[in-house]
Amino acid sequence: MSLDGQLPPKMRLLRAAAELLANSAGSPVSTRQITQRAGVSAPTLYHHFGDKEGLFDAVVAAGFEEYVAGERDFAPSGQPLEDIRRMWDNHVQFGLNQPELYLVMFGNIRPESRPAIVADAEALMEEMLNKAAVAGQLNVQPREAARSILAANVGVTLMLIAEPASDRNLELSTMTRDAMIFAVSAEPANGAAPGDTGKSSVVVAAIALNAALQASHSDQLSSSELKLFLEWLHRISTSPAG
Amino acid sequence: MSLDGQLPPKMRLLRAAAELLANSAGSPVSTRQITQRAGVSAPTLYHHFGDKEGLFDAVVAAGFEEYVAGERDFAPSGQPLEDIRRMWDNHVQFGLNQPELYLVMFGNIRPESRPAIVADAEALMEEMLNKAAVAGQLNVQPREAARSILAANVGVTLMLIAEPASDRNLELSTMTRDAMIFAVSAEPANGAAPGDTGKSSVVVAAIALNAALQASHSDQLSSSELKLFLEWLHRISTSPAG
DNA sequence: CTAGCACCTATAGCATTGCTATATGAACTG
DNA sequence: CAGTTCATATAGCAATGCTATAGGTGCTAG
Repeated sequence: MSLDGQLPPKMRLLRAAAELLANSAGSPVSTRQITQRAGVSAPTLYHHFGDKEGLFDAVVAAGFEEYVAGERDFAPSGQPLEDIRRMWDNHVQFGLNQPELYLVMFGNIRPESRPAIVADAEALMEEMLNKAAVAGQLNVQPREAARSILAANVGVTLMLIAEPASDRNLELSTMTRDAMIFAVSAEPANGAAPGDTGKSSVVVAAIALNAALQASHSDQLSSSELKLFLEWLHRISTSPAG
Repeated sequence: MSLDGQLPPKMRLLRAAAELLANSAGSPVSTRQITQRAGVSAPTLYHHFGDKEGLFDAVVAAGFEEYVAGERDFAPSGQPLEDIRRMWDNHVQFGLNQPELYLVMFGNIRPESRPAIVADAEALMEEMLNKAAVAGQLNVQPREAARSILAANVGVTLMLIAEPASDRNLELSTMTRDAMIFAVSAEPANGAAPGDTGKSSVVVAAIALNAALQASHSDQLSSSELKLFLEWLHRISTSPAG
């Protein structure tokens, strides 16, 4: 029953908490369960993690690292938008594999407590979208695109977790995924401008240049010049007229 | 302090719970707080609601009715897709106005406990999308479209709730909203077929006919004929080739 | 008008929860 | 060896969700 391996108590607490959380179908996990399973008594928990929430934060952090590792496993593949697709699928799969952990990470978001993880996830996706922007494949700012895609990604994953595993239809995911990616992408000469979603090539070029500048740390311009230049670029690339 | 109006204890409990929940910044609300505020003692709560969760379910149900009422306030306006846009915005606004309630409704979804509300919300949106489908404005089945849009809607709302109220940028919402609506809509002669998202007019017509049939209860065909006919229609309107 | 009977509510208390005050052991440092 | 720091354990506190039991309150039947 008790995780008796030679691991230090801190690790045993982490693993015990993670395992109990994974198997508790929504019902709360008590510190007594955790400490008993870890073969440790209560104060040890509070010595190492300060708090029950501190322990769960640590579990979440570990889970998030696993998630990030999964996201990074894919080679760039040359096609940034295809990588975004894989990121999306990996995100959904992570949520379905560890629903309880995922719900702690993304389901109980409160303004004051936990947006750190969300910010990290956004940064991860923005990083990938930057490559797409550099390649001139993006219709909007990478940050906005990342926020939008991630929001939809989380929403879809929560919906899939909510419904019983038997009739989970992943088409919901792929459909929403492609819709979002298409919406932020400068359509690849595949069709005409789709109404209000399309932007002129000027905007696309501006966004690409902006992303490329942020990535390359070019020092052709002084910092003050660069600042103003970026402001202009931003004004261009967010112009509603297109 | 205590809600002393002449309302019956059941209502006072509901209101007390709702108010305390609304003002509790994420921290759990105890039954003692609720009963004290309602001017009632513990067993009364359990007599009427059986459970703490039962009480919260009732609060959620009331909140959901309010939400539905808000969604129905808008006249059909003749433009179904425009109504969907308003539904989306109303959904987001509801979440931002009552974040705690919203988080209980959509944030803590567990497979076994609460998809009833999700199903209701989906039905509400599907109902509206049906009109769009009848008008030949839809690219996919209304149900699939509703699920996809609602998922993104929930995701966006959760994201907006998560970030501090100061720098909430509603552009995230409008951008994602338009992306989703555009993705499911048969583009209105505004541009050519946008790659893999576009479907042929056959598919659009099939979807429209399907929705119209479901709505009109036509009895030109026998029930068994209708069943087969609908199956064919469904096969046509979900054909990947387009 | 009273007897009975559902219905609703209150007093008091149980088991469990997160957490801690205090003490004990081990390990390193001078 | 003395002293300091880190890590763990014993025991217990206040608060939690919930309940066994009992006491009103209003109704209809006689």
